[in-house]
Amino acid sequence: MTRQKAKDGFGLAQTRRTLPILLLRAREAVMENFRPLLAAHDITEQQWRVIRVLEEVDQVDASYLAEQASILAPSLTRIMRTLEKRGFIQGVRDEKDGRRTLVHLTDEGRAFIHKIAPESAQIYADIEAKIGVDNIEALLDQLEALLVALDG
Amino acid sequence: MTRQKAKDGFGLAQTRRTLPILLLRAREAVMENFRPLLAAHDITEQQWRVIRVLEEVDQVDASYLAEQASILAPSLTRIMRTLEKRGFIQGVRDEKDGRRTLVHLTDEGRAFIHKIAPESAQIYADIEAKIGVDNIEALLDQLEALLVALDG
DNA sequence: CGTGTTTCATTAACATGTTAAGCTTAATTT
DNA sequence: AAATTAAGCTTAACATGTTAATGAAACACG
Repeated sequence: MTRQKAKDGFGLAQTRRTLPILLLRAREAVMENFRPLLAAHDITEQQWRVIRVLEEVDQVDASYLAEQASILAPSLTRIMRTLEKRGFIQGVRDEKDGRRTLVHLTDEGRAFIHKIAPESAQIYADIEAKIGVDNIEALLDQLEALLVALDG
Repeated sequence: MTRQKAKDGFGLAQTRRTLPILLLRAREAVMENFRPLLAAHDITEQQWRVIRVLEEVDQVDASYLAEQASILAPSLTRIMRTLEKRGFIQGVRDEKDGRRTLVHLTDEGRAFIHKIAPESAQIYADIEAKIGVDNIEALLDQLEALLVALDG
């Protein structure tokens, strides 16, 4: 049986129980756990995503990297500049296609990830313990289903 | 039976199937549907959240407003300035507690919401149709459960 | 071959996210 | 009541989100 949806007088759902708000809050609640770790290593959430993606794929062009890290191109341009200054990544012009920039992790960048990974994994494990691994898996499945339903 | 989690060689889950990334992408996929409407009326997603909350609660202090709209205080300060210039909201100093700012919607602000609400509700209905109302309700329940598990 | 079009990346401009510091007013303490 | 601490909000500084415009390289094709 479907639960009655709360609505106001003119068709809008109550703000507090909508997909945009709850997805935002859920993400915020999750990220809160990672912030101390990221701050301690002077790296932002987005920068961390970028180098993690690079660790998984070796060498990729900026567009693919942006897509995988869910970061818009203009933001990635700035983030790459920061990470390059710090010596974690390197971008080189693609010889075969002069429009593209190929990006890869430096040894220093890789070492940085490996240094932080255990703590990050532990934080994720703590979250899994609080929520329940099965619940998280179910949630991830539903989120993926939502993406398919909306993008397809 | 629990599905095997994909992991890399040093403990981190694959970036593409983690709560932070999937919550972000799901939210992005949902909001994409609202962007044309919001852009057509020269209002940002956050500004829209603020005035919607105000429509539901009448007069509130800024802290409560920020909490309900999931917006940090510094951002709300700027957003309120913008919305006040546009004549949609009004902030007045609380007589009983000089630290607080009480905020309320103006008639113009209320008219603005009512003008846009039908289209917004229609977009949400389209999303519900694509995903399935029951699926959305289940997802919202899980998101709320996650919030309880992590905040409590 | 050259022109128009598309693609990839950057820049620009403005809004918001995020943390820390500052300022004003309330509440607490003594 | 004076001093101290806490609460509410604003400002500052920097990073990212977001859209539009720009520049350069590859493509399409007459």
